[in-house]
Amino acid sequence: MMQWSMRISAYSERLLQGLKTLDWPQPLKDSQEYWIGKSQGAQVRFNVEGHDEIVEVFTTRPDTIFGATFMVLAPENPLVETITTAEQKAEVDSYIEETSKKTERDRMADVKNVSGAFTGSYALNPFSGEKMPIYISDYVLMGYGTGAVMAVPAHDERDHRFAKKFNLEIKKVVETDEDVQEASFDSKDSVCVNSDFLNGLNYNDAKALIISAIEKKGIGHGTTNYRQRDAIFSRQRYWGEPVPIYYKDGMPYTLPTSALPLELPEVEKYLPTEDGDPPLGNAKVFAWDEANQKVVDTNLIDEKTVFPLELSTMPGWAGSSWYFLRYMDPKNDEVFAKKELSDYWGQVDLYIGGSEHATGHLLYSRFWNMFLKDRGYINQDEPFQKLINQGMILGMSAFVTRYGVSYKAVSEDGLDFITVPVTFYVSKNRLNNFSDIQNIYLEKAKQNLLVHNGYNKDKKYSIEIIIETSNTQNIHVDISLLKGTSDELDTEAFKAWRPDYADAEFILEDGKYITGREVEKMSKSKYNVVNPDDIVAQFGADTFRMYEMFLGPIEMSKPWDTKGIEGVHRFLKKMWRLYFDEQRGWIVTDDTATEPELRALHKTIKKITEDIERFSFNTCVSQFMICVNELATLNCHKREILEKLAVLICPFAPHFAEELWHQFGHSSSVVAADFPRYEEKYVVENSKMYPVAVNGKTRVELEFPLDMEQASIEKEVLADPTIIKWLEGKAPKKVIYVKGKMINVVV
RNA sequence: GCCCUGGUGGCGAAACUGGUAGACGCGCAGGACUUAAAAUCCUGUUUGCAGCAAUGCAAGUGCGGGUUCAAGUCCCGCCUGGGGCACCA
Repeated sequence: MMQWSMRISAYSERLLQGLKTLDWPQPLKDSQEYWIGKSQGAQVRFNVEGHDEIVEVFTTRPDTIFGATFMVLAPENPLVETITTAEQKAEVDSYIEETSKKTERDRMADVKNVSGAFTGSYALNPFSGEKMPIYISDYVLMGYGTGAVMAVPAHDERDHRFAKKFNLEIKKVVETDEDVQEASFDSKDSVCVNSDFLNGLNYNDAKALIISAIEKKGIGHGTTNYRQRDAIFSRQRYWGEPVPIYYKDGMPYTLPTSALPLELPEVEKYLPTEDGDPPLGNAKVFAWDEANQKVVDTNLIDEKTVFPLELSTMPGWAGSSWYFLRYMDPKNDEVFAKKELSDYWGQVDLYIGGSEHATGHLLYSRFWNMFLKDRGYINQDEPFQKLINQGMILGMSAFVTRYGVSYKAVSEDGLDFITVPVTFYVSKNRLNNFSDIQNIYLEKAKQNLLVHNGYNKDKKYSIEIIIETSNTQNIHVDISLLKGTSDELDTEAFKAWRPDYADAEFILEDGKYITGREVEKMSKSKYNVVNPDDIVAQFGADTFRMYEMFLGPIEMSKPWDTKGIEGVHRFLKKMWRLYFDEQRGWIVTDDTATEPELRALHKTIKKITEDIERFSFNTCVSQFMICVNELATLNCHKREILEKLAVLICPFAPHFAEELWHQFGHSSSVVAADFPRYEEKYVVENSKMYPVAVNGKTRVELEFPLDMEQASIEKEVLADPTIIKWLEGKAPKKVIYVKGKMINVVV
C-alpha cells in the first residue's frame, strides 16, 4: 500500500541536539534520545565468494571485525534471492515463508528463540581473509542499517546465541577473562586481541584506526545511523484532515492554495469501500476538476480534466503538532498565524502534560515546529521551552473477599459422602486467621448439610475435613457502597447492588465489614471512579482546587483520597473568619499592623513567591495554613495584612479571593491586582535559637545573636551545663559553627 | 533484558544548596462550649524504655556497607512498588 510519510528522520540530528536547549524533565529527554537512537559506526562492504554481489553491513563495532565469523541477512533482504545456492533454496524459502507469517509481535515475543537458515554462500572477511558463511535470520531487521550484519559472536549476545545454535566459530577479539565460548562479552571498555594491527588498542583508538583502514581499502566508510524511522502519515479512516493531493496519470499533484482547506466530503457510511479503499472512497463529491479548479462529483472523473483525490486522511498529530500556533491568531483567514503575532507570543511558556507523549506528540511537535521555522513561518526552533509532567490522580479501589470452604460430611455407617460448600464474605482483618473463624464456617456447614438434597435425616453424619480451601475471590465493589469516606462496607447496600450478592453472608470485625483497599488507575470497571463534579458540589471549586494541590508534588501520581479534603475546607473557612464574623459581618479594620503580623505575612509572601516558581503548590497550601493559624492566634483583622493575603491566595482559591477583593471595595478583578512583594525588613531576626550538638547529636538549644563572633559563641557553648555534662570532662577537639544553622562540638 | 521513577509516622506528606527528621493536613484519643447535635476551639499523637509529671535516654527515613564534625539528602552493593522501551547490529 502506498502511504504518505513525514520525513522526520531528516531531522533526527536536530531533534537530538535541540534537547540540550530544553527545560524538560530528564526522563522525558532520555526517552526521546533513546527513540532517536543515534549510533556511530561504519558501513562496510564484503565480497561474496563466487558472486559479483557484495553484502554491505552497518556496524557500531568495526573494531571487532577480526572476530566477524559469519554474516546474517534479514529474510527480506533482496540479496537473499541471488546468493542462495540451489541446494539451500528449499530451506531458505521455507524459512522466509515461515517468518513472513509471524507478526512483528510474535517476532518480539520469542527473542530467545533462535532461528535462521544458511544461504550456502560465503562472504570474505576483508581483514582476516576468512570465509564467512551467510545466513538469514529474523533477528536482523530490514528497516535498520543495511538489513545485514557482520556477526561477532564473541562480543554480541544475539550473534552468540545464533552461533551456538548453528555451531559457528566464536573468535575472541577483545581482551577478557570470560570464556567467550560460553557467553558473549559485550563491553565497550575493551582492548583488542587477535586483531592484527589493532592489537593492544582500546575501543576508541581501534575504531578510528579500522575506519580509516576501511576507507583506505575503499570498502566502506564511517557513518552514523538513527533508529528513528519516518512517520507514516496516512490513515485509512474518515475522521482526519483530507490530504490535498490529486492523481494524474498515477502521479500525485498538490491542490492549488486557492482550493485549501480541502474539506472532508460527506459520506453515507464511515466504512471502507467494497474495493478496500478508505471511507473517503464512498464520497459522491470528491474529485478534482483541474480546468475549473474545484472539487466535483466523483462520477465526472475522466482522467483528462477531472482526477481522483487522495483517499487517506491525516493522523491526529497532524493537528496536535501545531494547534497552539493557531491559538495565537485564531481568526486569520490568510495564514495559520501572522508572523508578527507568533513572534510576539513566542514559544509556549509552560507545557504541562503526561510523559506518555514522550515519543509521539512531543517529538512530532518539535519536528513540525522546526520545519515551519525552516520555511520561515515562525521564529522559534522549539515549541515548548519548559515542560513538566504532572502525575496521575489514581483511584482507591475497594474489595470484598469471598472465601469459600468445602466440607466433607460422612455418614456414621461410612456409606454416604456429601460435599457441603460454605461461603462467606470475610472482613479484611479476620481473613488472616482462619482458625479464628473456623467455628463459624463449621456451624454453617452443619446447617447447610441439613438442607442438602443428598441428606438422609435417618443417618448421623460427622463433618470432618476441609477438602478445599483455595476458593478465595477478591471482588471489586463500588466505592459508593462504603460508609462515608471509611473502608467500611454498607452490607445492605452491597446486597442490593447485584442479584448475585443478595444472599451474601458476612463475617464481620467489631460489627463492621472492612474492605481491602488498593491504589489503581481510576476506571469504571474497577468501580473506583470519583467524580469531581460531586466534590465541587459539596465543597466548592476552590476547596477542590486547593486540595488537589495539597495532595503532594505535582509530578507525582497519587491516589485520590476524599478523606483529607475536610482539612482544606476547614482552612478556607478559618481564613474567611479573619474577614467575617458570623454575627457582625465584615470585621476588617484599618488599624496598623504589628511586627508579628507583618512577619507572618511576609514570610508567607516569600514562600509562596518562591514555591510557585518551582511548582511546589502543596507547600504553598501548607504555608497559607501556617499563616492563617498565626494570624488567627494574633487575632488579626487588619486590612494592611488581609488585603495582601487575599491577593496572594488568588491563584489557589480564585473565587474566594475575588469575593474578598470586592469586599475591600474594589470594582476591578483581583487577577489584575499587583501581586504582593516580599520585604525582607519584616522578616529579619537578629538572633537564632541554635541546636547545639555534641558529636552530631543535638543536646540543647541555645540562643545567640546572628552577628556574634564564633569565639564568643564557643566560649558560651562550652560553659553551658548540659554541654559540660555531655563532654564528660573531655576536651573538645573543635567546635563547628554554621551561622544561622547549627553548632556542633566534636570530642 | 534495558532505561526512567519512587520507598520517610496509622495515612497524604515536609525537610530547596548535607546542618534540630516528621512542618502542614487527615485520622485517632482526651477536653471545652451546647439541653443535644453541627460548627468552632484547646491538648496530645514516630517507636521503645523510665517517670505521677514536666522531662530524660535510646532507636529511627526499604536493606547492608562507606565518606563526613554532621547523611532522608553524597558514594558502592542489594531488595521492592510504579511507568516506559524492547532482537536497532
